[in-house]
Amino acid sequence: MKKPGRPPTVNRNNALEQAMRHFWQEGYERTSMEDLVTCTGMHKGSIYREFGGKREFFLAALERYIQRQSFTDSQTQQTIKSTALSTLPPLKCIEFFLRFAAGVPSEELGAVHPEDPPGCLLTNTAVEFGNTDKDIAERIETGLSTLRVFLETLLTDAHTRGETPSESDPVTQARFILTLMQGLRVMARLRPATTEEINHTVALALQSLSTPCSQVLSHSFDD
Amino acid sequence: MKKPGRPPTVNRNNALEQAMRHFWQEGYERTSMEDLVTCTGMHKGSIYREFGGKREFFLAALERYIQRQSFTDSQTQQTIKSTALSTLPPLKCIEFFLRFAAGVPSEELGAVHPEDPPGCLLTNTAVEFGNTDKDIAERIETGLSTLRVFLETLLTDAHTRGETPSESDPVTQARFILTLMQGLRVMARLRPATTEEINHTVALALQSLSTPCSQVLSHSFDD
DNA sequence: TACATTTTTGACTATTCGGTATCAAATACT
DNA sequence: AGTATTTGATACCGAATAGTCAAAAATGTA
Repeated sequence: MKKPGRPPTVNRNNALEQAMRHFWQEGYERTSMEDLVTCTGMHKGSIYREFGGKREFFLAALERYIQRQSFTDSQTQQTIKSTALSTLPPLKCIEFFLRFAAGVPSEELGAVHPEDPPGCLLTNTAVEFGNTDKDIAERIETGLSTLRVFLETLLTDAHTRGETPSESDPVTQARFILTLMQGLRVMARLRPATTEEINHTVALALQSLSTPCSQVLSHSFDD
Repeated sequence: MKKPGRPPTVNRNNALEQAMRHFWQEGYERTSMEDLVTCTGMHKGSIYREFGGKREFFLAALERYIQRQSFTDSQTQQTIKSTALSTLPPLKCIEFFLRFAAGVPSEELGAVHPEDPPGCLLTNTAVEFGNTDKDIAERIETGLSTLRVFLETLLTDAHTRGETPSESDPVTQARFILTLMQGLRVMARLRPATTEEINHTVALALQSLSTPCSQVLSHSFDD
């Protein structure tokens, strides 16, 4: 049973996708309603009728981004799960996440969208809005938190497998990797990293996970 | 011999400082000329006469930020040098840089400005502008590059002192630390980190510098 | 005092912004 | 055919935007 009324001329899924990419590329403030009308093909009235306003449209685009990057499953609302991902060694998964953050499209993560803007919409939005908009900040934090928790499960898995030292803490490691990913996203937005740079950075990051923390620099906490 | 003409009512150094802080807090697009007039105390005409326009004012504020954070010396145009800094062990300096990026004011770095906005203007600008504005992107890159080079000298120093493994590469390590600092700045802008989080992250970062890279994960480069 | 110089002051402009209202066109249902 | 419903299309709004201009006021100098 189809719904009545004049049929939309443009596919709304695609329209939201284009809007998301525009926000991703240009940021919120640099994206005007006119830009959104152009890149989506929707008309102004339709956007306001179906979403409410620019801010709400942005929130919808943010949601789309998070779903699209599979930080949460659109159906089950569960943490990221990929069949290919679960078969890989956990530290190899971490490596793919890092490479992905640095700008390398990853089949393993199911993130193969050619011509995607550099960087990350979550990172960009975190920087652009900070804590000024409650709803937006909250969604960013939960999105990053979901990723962090997933990194935790990977690192816990690696820990039980003995691939990381017994004294290492997966929670700390996960936050460390998440922070590093944010940095990679910032650098990627400024200039695409070379494969050599990426290889070196990834190697150093993985090394920090799989070497014992031991004696080093206990004087770091003497203040 | 004073210069003729009506004397300015507000100190221009302080005005530029306030403008910088406003750009730092709110970003470029979210800062209107009216905001700048309010926070600087200067009048619109004066800003346009003395700087040229909003963009040029921003560039001046960016320059001020870089000078203020001592990434380059305002007189000699040389790399960062602080007497207190050169007396510290290099890895301890790295630690202060990391803590500073995470939001901890540091006397050692001469960066004790209370009530500074969270995060980093370079990071924010890199994210907001990306590569859209040539001049701005260039200044951001040179600013970050100066910091990176300084981190390199610290890590080279640590290397010759034997505080890092013989097989480690200071250039790679410096870029790694710089990237991590960007990530810390993003996270700091979203939410201030707890001292525990900072301690853990810093410890993990320093550990990655001072442990041998050895056997680990040679399969990272098999593709 | 008269003049040059510099900043203040406030009015002004053209454009763009997000948002609204209205009506026509296209479809489904009865 | 007629009606309800949904979207397309377009004109429009007040507010905010970056930027301009022309004086007036305040200083040093001759």
